[in-house]
Amino acid sequence: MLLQTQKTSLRPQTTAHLAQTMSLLELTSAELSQKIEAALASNPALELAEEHHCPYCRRPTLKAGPCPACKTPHAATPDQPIVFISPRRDFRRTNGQPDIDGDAPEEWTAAVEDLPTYVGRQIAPELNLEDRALAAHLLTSLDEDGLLTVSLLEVARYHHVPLSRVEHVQRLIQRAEPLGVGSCSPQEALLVQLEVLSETRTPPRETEQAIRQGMDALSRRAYGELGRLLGVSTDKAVQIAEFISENLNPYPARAYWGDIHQGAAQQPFYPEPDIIISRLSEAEDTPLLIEIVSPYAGALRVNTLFRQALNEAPPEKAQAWQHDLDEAALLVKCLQQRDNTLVRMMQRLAMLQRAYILHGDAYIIPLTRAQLAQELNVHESTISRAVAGKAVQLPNRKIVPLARWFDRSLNVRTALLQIIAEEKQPLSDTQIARLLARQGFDVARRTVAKYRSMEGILPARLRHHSTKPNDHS
DNA sequence: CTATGGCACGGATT
DNA sequence: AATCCGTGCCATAG
Repeated sequence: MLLQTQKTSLRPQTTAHLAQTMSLLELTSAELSQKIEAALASNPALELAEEHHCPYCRRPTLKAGPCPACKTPHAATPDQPIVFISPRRDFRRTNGQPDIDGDAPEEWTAAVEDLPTYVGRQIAPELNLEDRALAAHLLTSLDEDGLLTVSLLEVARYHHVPLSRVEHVQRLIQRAEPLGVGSCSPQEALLVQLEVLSETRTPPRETEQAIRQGMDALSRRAYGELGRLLGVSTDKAVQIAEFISENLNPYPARAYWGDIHQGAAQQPFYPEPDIIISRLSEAEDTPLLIEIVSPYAGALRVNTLFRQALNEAPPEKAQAWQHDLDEAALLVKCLQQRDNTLVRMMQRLAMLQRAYILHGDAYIIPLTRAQLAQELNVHESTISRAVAGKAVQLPNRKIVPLARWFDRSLNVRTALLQIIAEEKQPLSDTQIARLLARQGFDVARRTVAKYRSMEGILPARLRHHSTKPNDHS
């Protein structure tokens, strides 16, 4: 400890270095991008190196040649995710000055994108060059509800590709957020949403049939007719209709700015993922691919010409130039440090939370920032900063705050949701607590009540299960 | 008497 | 140092 204070007092640069590294660490990629652009504009000692693209996936890369993802796909093992830094978006030269005039940091993150860009970015990594053109075509043909205004056949013909190719791209788009976007009709959008929802929950059995055959009745709220169509009671039909209106959205883009999901405990919307996780294959033991978005990473460097010019600097400018040079070198170094920290953190995190990444909330293991810090031999506050405000895109395209990975109660809450979804009759909190304990979740009865209200579930007493004893199939 | 929600305390987290 | 979260205790409603 004492040694450290001595060191820092001896070398003021080190303290500056530390301070800046930490402040960079807590920035999201969007904020970082702003910051770097500002630095580029004001500091002549900084420059951007050549922009490279991976020859296979066309992503911007740090060096010429294939990107890490394309170069080493098969060297990776399930428990060794590939983690790499990607300059990705915002990778553009800023010759003109970026317009930053006293913007508050909050406004940076709120950067609004239009729907096509937003969706396009989510699916880009899975597209080859040819498919990109198709995706671009589809995405620019969306109406304000997020539905297609062109037919797939038209697009296929226009690009001279088989229809199946276009369908494949459309499918990717539909499964991106907002779910169901890029469908040809409200009906199709509902079906896609239902399909994805079924992966985590169990909707009423006849829901799909209702959407496929009963759209007309549904939209006219003719529940009796709907029931007859499906061969179920009117009650049941009403239930299905309720489920659909609560959980699905026929016009994907309308829910875009708000919140698609029900339930009180929803995080704010994170438009820009800082970290993108995808799987290399569909196999269960697929290695994970983790892309850390770090704008201008690898391209930002100290201008060597400037460094040389410093020697011949006019005396009155020398000091200012030296200052710029130091600052530039510092920034570059700190950025490397930041990337390095993020890589190490995500590598470890992905190993620990692999099941969660692949299979959803129920499999998350409770983990504290302190634990992770200890494993990585860094200070807890380092992890805290690295996690703060960051958003991660999971392989299933959901964008979640990184902080959720440290939610101690998420797995218990999903177990609770599961129990309530499957209950035959309303269970009291005490009973639920007992059931949870049997699954290894030792929580107090009072806590069950808290989680229940968090999820917006009514108390047992008021939970009328219209699933009456006998319903016909 | 049972099921729940409110309040407050202590420990963990940030 | 400030804040969040799980829990116990107690009052209230049914």
